Amino acid sequence: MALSSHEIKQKFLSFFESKQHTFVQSSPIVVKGDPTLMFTNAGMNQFKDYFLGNSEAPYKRVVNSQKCLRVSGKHNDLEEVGHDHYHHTMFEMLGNWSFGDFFKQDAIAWAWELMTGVYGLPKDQLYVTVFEGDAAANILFDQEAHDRWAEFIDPKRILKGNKKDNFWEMGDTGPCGPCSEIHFDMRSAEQREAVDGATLVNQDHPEVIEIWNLVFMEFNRKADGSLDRLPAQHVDTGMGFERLVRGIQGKSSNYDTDVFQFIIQNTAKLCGKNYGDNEAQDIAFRVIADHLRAVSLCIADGQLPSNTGAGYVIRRVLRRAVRYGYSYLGFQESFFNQLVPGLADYFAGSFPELKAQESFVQRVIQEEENSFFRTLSSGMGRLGTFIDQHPKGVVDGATAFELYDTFGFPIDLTDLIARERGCSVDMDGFQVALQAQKDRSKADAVKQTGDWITIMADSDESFCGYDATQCVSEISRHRTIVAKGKNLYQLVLDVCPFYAESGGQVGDSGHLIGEDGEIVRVLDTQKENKLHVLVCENLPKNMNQVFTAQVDASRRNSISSNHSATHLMHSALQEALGSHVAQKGSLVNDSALRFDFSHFGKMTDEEIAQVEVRVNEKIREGIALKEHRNVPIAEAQKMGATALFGEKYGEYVRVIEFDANYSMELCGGTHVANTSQIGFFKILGESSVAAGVRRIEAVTQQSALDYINGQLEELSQVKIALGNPKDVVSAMNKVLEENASMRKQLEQMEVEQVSALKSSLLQKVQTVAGVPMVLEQMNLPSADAAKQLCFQLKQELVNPVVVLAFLADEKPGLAIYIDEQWVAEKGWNATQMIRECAKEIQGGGGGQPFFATAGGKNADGLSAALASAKGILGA
RNA sequence: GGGGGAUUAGCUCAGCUGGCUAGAGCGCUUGCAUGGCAUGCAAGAGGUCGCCGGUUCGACUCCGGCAUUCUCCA
Repeated sequence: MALSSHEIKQKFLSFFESKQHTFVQSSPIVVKGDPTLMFTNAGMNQFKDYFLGNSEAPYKRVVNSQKCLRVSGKHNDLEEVGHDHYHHTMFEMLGNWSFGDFFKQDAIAWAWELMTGVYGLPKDQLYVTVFEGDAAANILFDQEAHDRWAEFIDPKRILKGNKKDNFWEMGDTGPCGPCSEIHFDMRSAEQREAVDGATLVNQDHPEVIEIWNLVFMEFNRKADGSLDRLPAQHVDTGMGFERLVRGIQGKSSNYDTDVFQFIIQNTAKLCGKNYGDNEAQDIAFRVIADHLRAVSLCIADGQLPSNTGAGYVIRRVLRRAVRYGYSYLGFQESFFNQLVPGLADYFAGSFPELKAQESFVQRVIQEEENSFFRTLSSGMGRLGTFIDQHPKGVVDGATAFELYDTFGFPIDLTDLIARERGCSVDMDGFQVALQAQKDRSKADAVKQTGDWITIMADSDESFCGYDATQCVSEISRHRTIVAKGKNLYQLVLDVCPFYAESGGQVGDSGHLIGEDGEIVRVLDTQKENKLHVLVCENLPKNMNQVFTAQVDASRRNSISSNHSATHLMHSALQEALGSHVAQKGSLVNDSALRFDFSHFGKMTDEEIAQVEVRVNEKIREGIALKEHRNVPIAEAQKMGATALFGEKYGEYVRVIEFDANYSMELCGGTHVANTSQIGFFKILGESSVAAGVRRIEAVTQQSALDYINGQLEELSQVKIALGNPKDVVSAMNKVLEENASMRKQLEQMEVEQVSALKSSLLQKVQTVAGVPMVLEQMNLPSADAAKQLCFQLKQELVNPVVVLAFLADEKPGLAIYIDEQWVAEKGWNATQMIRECAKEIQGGGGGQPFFATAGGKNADGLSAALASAKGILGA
């Protein structure tokens, strides 16, 4: 009996724990606070700072399993996923790490021991690669790695690899080094006999696959391209968990392992089709199985589907899965969400955040599916109409692109449906239009980031903003950013009192005041990994002086007040609504606070009032802030502090406590020293942001007072306007009722007025050559009344002709009605006639042959206009 | 962040190049018909055409801005 995937992972972890490695939890799959990366795409992401030397690793040896997502940027496999058997969007990366501890010798020995000893993989089906060296880059052959491997494996199975495959770099600059890969030849004995596996390594052969990459970081690449030896050497290994399981379980597809099979079987149950019956369906099964993992884990880490950024990526992945289910498995309505519970159970041991939010995740997905099915059916309608109008024709690129771009209708569905109905699609034209849109978007996003220019080489770049809003400091480095043709300057201080935007709290603004008196405005403060970066309009002329760094303290105070109120409200919401309430987003600035949380259904007015009352009680209690810094994460959890899903916490955390029995949260933000400083808390509104997520907006301090006063002021205006009645509401209702009834009366009067005019006009009917005519000049209440009159006269008379020259609102106008019969018999045309007549009043007009109107400027010309009409009609 | 679309009756939507007294289906009200019905027939109520401004004799229609929302791209 082969090992299960859970057992395989457990063996990996315990193996390295037995080698004194410490297990570290996976960081969230959704990256926050790094503009260059949306999703975690490798195990090393969360350890980046250790390699860069920005901070020191708490453990020398680490083992982990990291959830990763590759859907955008450099690693974009999305369109291939499902069509083959080994590409994935979401995958787990197993790794063991040395931060300045063991190096090549141990890393290689342990890797071999695990592969062949623990997992029992056959030695004669394994190959390893080592870096061959690169004369041009002046790096030598990795002799040491080669020699270590040679202790275990037949030297014929040690292959040399080039810089592309066997030299790893983090970026253009920074830590780098040679790497060594383990490849597994999974072909049958006959095939192995026929073709030497060594020739298939790194050739994208589906059965000769790389399963483990050991990176030895020993160099630092400098900006000029040269390499320095690092003071401390690191090991970073990464092994794709899904392909490892496939190798050990001896399957020919990742999807045949127990990592994916239960999802595929659950899908099969829902659609009543079997996996393995035909290839098109099987692709759909695989797409769904893969995408379910990606979408569910992202939502569990707090990234909801949306129309922008990372949320949009999730939406696209989700829609791709639903699309395949719709096209190939016959799903006509939401199904994808029903696969969540099974997945949550599978991951319960490794990623419990999914199980903990199972119903939330399921609900979000279901709502998203429903919305996509609506999009599909409306696109279907549009495409259908087009094909009806162009039977057996070509759907041109512009139309196909419009369906895709504006209405979200997938291009492959357009193609499928067009072909079913005997049409074709101009795919080249579609691609041209798509490329044009991409170019447009890219041109807009042009932003250049200059290199950091260091002023103080060995600065701590520490943050003192929890304790002070002002301090003496120096500039440690700076750089220039060009965005939309505008220059902005960023600088980092040696000691920084400015809070950088994070955790929903906006960055501080303020000033730097130089010794020489120069003042530089700080517009904003942003976080880049652990750096606090000040954003300024200009740089000080003298960078090498001592500055007073001064945070805008009153703004900071308002921000802190709103942030503390957010914490109090979070607890109040849990009291009022239940323990399912969890933070899903937060924005705290100086004017207001916004808090998104998971909750199904609209909050009642009573619940909102209850939360508001509770928070204000806590404000009046005057609870002193207890701030706990550098608490080990385990201890913080023991204290009962609330942690957020999808937030990355370090080994040591900060706990913000307002009454140990009321509010305790892990938080890096700034807060008031005592809740009484919040003064007053007022909720402005409650609304929905997504399925299962509600939003509350609220204000505190002066903003709250301003809001209340604004409301009272409006009310007092209303009262004054109503004459200061005792009961404003009933007085208002009375006015509204009166208004409604008067409007009705007015309408009635207008009708009567028109009717009276009609009666008087009926007296003036003259018959010219057998045609009853009304030809009059008069005053009318509105231009619309002329139209009304014409059509009413039509009801009363038999096939009449009506010409009215009128003055309405002091403006001259004409209206001509010619019954259809005379239009046909005599060729009279109201439009032509009125253009002729309108010349007399210096105006123009038009309409249809039987009815036309005109307006003009010259009221004195009305009689002439009427005369002109009479002339034409022969009256 | 950039592009495109949408916003008309309680709901789903028509309304082409400015002028068809703003329409359809469903729903609602009333009456009639049938033993009953997601029944049939008839009559009727219900609309600041998202908001603000502009062009025009005239704007649901064209132009600009704003709001809301959908969608694609980055």
